[in-house]
Formats: sequence, C-alpha cells, structure tokens
Amino acid sequence: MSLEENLKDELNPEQYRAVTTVDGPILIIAGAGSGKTRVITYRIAHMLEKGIPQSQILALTFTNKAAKEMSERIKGLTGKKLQNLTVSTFHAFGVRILRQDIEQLGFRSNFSIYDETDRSALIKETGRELKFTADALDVYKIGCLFSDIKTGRKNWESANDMYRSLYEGYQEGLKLYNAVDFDDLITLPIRLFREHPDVLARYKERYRYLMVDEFQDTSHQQYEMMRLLADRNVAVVGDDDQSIYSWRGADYQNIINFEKDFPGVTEIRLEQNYRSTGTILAAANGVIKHNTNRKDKELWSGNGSGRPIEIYMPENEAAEADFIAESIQGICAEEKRHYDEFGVLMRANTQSRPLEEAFLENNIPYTMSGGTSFFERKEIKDIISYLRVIANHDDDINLLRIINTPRRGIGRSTIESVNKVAGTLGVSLWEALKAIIAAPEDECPVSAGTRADLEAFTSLIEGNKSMLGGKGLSKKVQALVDDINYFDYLIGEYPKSEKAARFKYMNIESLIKSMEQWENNPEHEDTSLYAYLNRITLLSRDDLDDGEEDKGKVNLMTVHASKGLEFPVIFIAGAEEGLMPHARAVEEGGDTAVEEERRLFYVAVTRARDRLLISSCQHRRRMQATVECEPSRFLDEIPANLVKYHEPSKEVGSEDAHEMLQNMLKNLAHPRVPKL
DNA sequence: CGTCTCCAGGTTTTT
DNA sequence: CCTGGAGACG
Repeated sequence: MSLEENLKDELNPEQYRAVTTVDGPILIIAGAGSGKTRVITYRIAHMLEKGIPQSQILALTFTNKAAKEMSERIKGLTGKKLQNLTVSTFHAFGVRILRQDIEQLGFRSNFSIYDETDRSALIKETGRELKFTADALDVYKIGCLFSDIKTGRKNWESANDMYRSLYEGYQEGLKLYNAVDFDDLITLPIRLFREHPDVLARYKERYRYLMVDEFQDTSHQQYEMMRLLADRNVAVVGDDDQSIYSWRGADYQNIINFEKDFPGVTEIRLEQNYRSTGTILAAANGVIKHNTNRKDKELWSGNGSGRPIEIYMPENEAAEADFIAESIQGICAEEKRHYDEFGVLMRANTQSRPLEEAFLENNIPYTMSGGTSFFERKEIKDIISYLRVIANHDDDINLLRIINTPRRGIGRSTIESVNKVAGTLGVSLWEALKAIIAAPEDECPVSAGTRADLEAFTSLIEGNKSMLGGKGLSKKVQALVDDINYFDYLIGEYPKSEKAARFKYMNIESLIKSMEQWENNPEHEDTSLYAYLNRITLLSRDDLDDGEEDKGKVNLMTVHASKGLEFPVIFIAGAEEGLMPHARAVEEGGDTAVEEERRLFYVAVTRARDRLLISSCQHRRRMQATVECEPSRFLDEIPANLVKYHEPSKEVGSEDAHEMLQNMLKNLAHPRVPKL
C-alpha cells in the first residue's frame, strides 16, 4: 500500500516512531509546528492500514474544529469512509455516552444540555426561590464556583458556604428539568463508569485504541475519563508550553500523572519545527524560556532566518486597526499573497470591533471565529429554546424563556402562580401548566382569559410533536418560526432599527439553512430533533459554516482560538500590559497566571510561518475612559536583534530601536501631554 | 396585570 | 453596542 511505503519518506525519524508505535502507552511531546496533526492523522491511517477496525479507535480532541479537521485529513489520507471511527471532543463523547446510558443515573435520555446562559438563568431562578438578595447573586461568579465544586477543584470547606444550599437547589433543578450542564458531560459519564462497571466494560470492550490530542489541556476530570476507558494502548499528544486553559481546569501535570499511571510509557519528542522562520522561532524560544516551570526544550528549524519581527506602536486601537488593514493590503500587493494567508490575533473578543470596522472600510473580506457563539445569540437561543421545550417539556429554563416570547399575555404574576403550583406539586412548570389547564373553574388559580393563553401555549408546543420523528426538521422549524410570527416580533423589538431586526432574522434563516444541510447529509443517519439538539449545544459558530465560505478571507480570532492553526503572516494586536498579560488574569492568579499568559503569547508567535507583526497601542479605550498603555513585558523578552521597531509614522533601524523604546517607556511613565 | 421605556452595566480566554 | 432590570403607565 502506498501509504505505508511513503511513511518513511514523509516523516522524520521521531515522527515515524510516533506513527508506528501502536501498542502500549505513548507520550508525544510535540512542540509548536512540529507536525503534530500530521503525526496523529498518519498514525490513525497507519492503524487502519494495519487492519485495526475503525470502531476500535477513539480520538479525543478539545474543539469541534480540531475533530472535524482530523477526520477530514484521515479521510483524505485513506480515501475511506469513516463511519465507525470515533473522532470527537471530550464533551461530545460524553453526550454520546449519556444518550445511551443516562437512564441508569435517573435522567431521561431526552435531557437538555444547559450552556452558560441557561446555567445563569437556573442559578438566578433558584436564588430567587431561596430568597437570596440581589447583590449576593452574582450569577457569573456563582456559576464558576459551582463548576469548581462539581469538578472537584474546590470543596465547601474552602469555599463560601452560604452558596451550599443554592448549589443543592441548582442540582435539584437540573434533575427536575431533566437537564445537565457542561461539567456534567464529563462528570456524569465518570460516575456512570464507576457505579456501573458493566457499562464501562462495554466501552472498554469497544475502544481498544485511544488517542488524546492537546493533552496539556486536559482537566483532571477529562483525564479520569480517559484513564477509566484506557487499557494500555493510549497515545497522548501535547506540549506543556502551549497549555492555555488552566482557568478551565486544565492541568498539564497530567503529563506527569500519565507517566505514573501507565507504566512503560514510550516518550517521543518532536522538536523540529517545520512551520516558522528561524527568526520567529528564536523569538518564541526567547519568550518561553522566561517560564520556570516547564520541560526544557528548544525548537529548531531548517528554514531560513527570514524577515525581522516588526513592532508598531500606534496611537490607539483605531490607528492600530488602520495599520493592520493597510499592511494587509500592502503585503498582499507586494508579495502576491491572498487574504486567507493572514491571521490577526487578539487577546480578547472585545478587541474585534475596531478591527472589523477597518476591514470593512478597506474592503477586506474577513471571517471571525469564536466571539459570542452563534448559538448564544438571543434570537437563536429563542428558537432553540422552542425546540428544547418540544423535545423535553420539563425544561423549565427554556420554557420560561419562550413562554412569553413573542408576547402572548403571560406575564410575571401568571408565571408566579404557575410556579407556585409547580412548587406545591413538586413538578416542572410544564406539568403545572397542564394541571392548571385541567383544573375545574373554581380551583383554577388564574383567570379564564389567562388560562386560555396558557392553553394556547401548551397546544403550540404539543402541536409541534411531529418534529420528534425525524424527516424534514428544517421545514417544520421554519413553519414554527412563521407560526409564532417571530419576524414581526423582531421588528417590534427593534423599532429604531429595522436593519437590526433583519440581521437577526437572517441569523435565524442561516440556522435553518444549516439545519437543512445537516439533515440532508447522508452521513447523518439520525436526523431527529433529539440528535440535532444534542449536537448543536456543543457547537460554536465556526462549526456551522462549511469552510468554503472562509476561502479568501482574513482570519480574525482570539489567540485561544488560533491554537493548532498557522498562517504565513500573523498580526498580534494589543500587545500591551493589561491585555497581554491580561490584568484580570494577573490579579487573580499572580505569577502562575503570568506564565500562562506568556504561553499564550508564545502560542500567538508560533502561529506565524513567514512574517510576524506586533502592535502595541499607546492609548486604548477601556470602558468609558481612554487609558495610557505600556508595551507588553513579553515584547522585551524577544531578543532585540530580531526586531524592527516602528514609530507610528517613520521607520527606525534596529540599532536605535532599543533606545527609542526606552524613551517611549519613560514618556509613558511620565506623560507630559494631558489626556484628551 | 402586562407592556413599554429608560437606564445602567459590562465577560479574558471555551466546551 | 447590547442586554437585562427597574419602574412607570395604560
């Protein structure tokens, strides 16, 4: 077979060993740009060639994007249909397990999955019932606390005990509404495996070969899930220098645990970088070596040294955006590059606005990945909430969202009385609604008119039952959207801007369009509403469109979202103290946080193949005020001989750069010019 | 009792 | 800018 013959030619010796070591535990430390994805995909292809059945292989990733890319590349490599190969995110895999076996934990298999918005709503709801005061109810913080508790990062001894009852109420709510949150997608399968060894045995029986990508970003829970499933044929691939998710529970100490838990690990290091110029690599190495707690390694490259790294110091974020847009135009013309060869990276989503404006102004097509997830947009959530309630009537949180959206005369006090009934009967709101509707006139807690409104609502939901039975989902959803007059509702909601309303309606149309594509894809056998809902809660916007649309466009994204990607030209926007490293992170996490921020910067730098341009604004709008900014400390960590500094207008040679920077710093420390 | 209007506040990163 | 909440109004 040609693939086998080619392996030795296509791979360096370490890569070859990583690909062909199929039995036993193996730890692959893969530096940035060392051909990690290549190794993983070749490894799976090689296993398939060797006759290992698809169904025995389980590859776990962190993002849907990575999962999708991986299976596509394997498909391309083998030319096979991969119907039985499991390439999935940890969370999606959790959903799969729960869909099968959650009944053993007392949930029903049509459970809803609550995202952050739903979680906040449930916390708020529970808090109100338990009479928490408004200022004790910081739902964002409490949500984080609950997540820490649930995943074992905190316990009640060390945490604020006053939220304990709230947590219990929250958990009861989930159970009553037949819903699970994101953390449950990992912790419930673990519980299932522990409490029901027969279930675990079934999965172990099936999956004989495990592979985990981005291993440095596994949380303890995810590691535990992997450990339970794995026998000995488990390959993990990671790079401690690219661990950037500790705030989400990732702990690259798992690399050390792995060596302990799986005796006889083969360790392979991939340190040859195929991606970047020598200059870019030297810069990356220079930065990352300031971290104390890391496996010592140095990437090297056979590529030429390339152009110096350019650092610009624009006046403010608008100037920065103009500079980036104009540079893109310039480089496109000069070097005959296409727009899709550019990546513009930022620390926070809030930085995107001026950049997007500049791109629009300069007629530069762009795509932005990440950002508020498509499925978190209000209008999308509304429609999805309908679908959720149709699939799972007991989902109170989603029911509350839509019961009066669009307005149908069911206001606060009506909901309060329904809630009361639900409380006394110990049932979900839906059951309470049914009880109220069925109650005899004199025992009914609401007026006859209100009761009619409630009944109209329940029959609307029940009237869409046919959605459950596969076939033609998108058409039915379109009919529902028409039926509830959602467009008119939007027009009414945004009286000042019909454009906004139309934009939102467009989003709904693209939702329905994507639904149609999904159900017409022959690879998707189960096109029921359940299947659809289980899938989409875990998706973000970039998973929606099919890649074709992104051709020829500049890629705007957060550094986090850029992990695993590469672009010939990279811009890093906002390399300032307070943003990189982010002030909030430093505040909360101290030195460890700075190290993580440094890794983040390292990830950003190593995305670049040929050219790297970094900008650091002198001023930036934060909230209402304009504040002075200092250049990021990470810029000083790049060896000075690799860098060419630019002032807003005139260029300077690298000899003068250091002195100039010092002067700038001095000026920033003692500004002579009053703020505008 | 429901709806409308105005006002304040604001998320670093994602499944 | 946009969302969500509080309070006034019909």
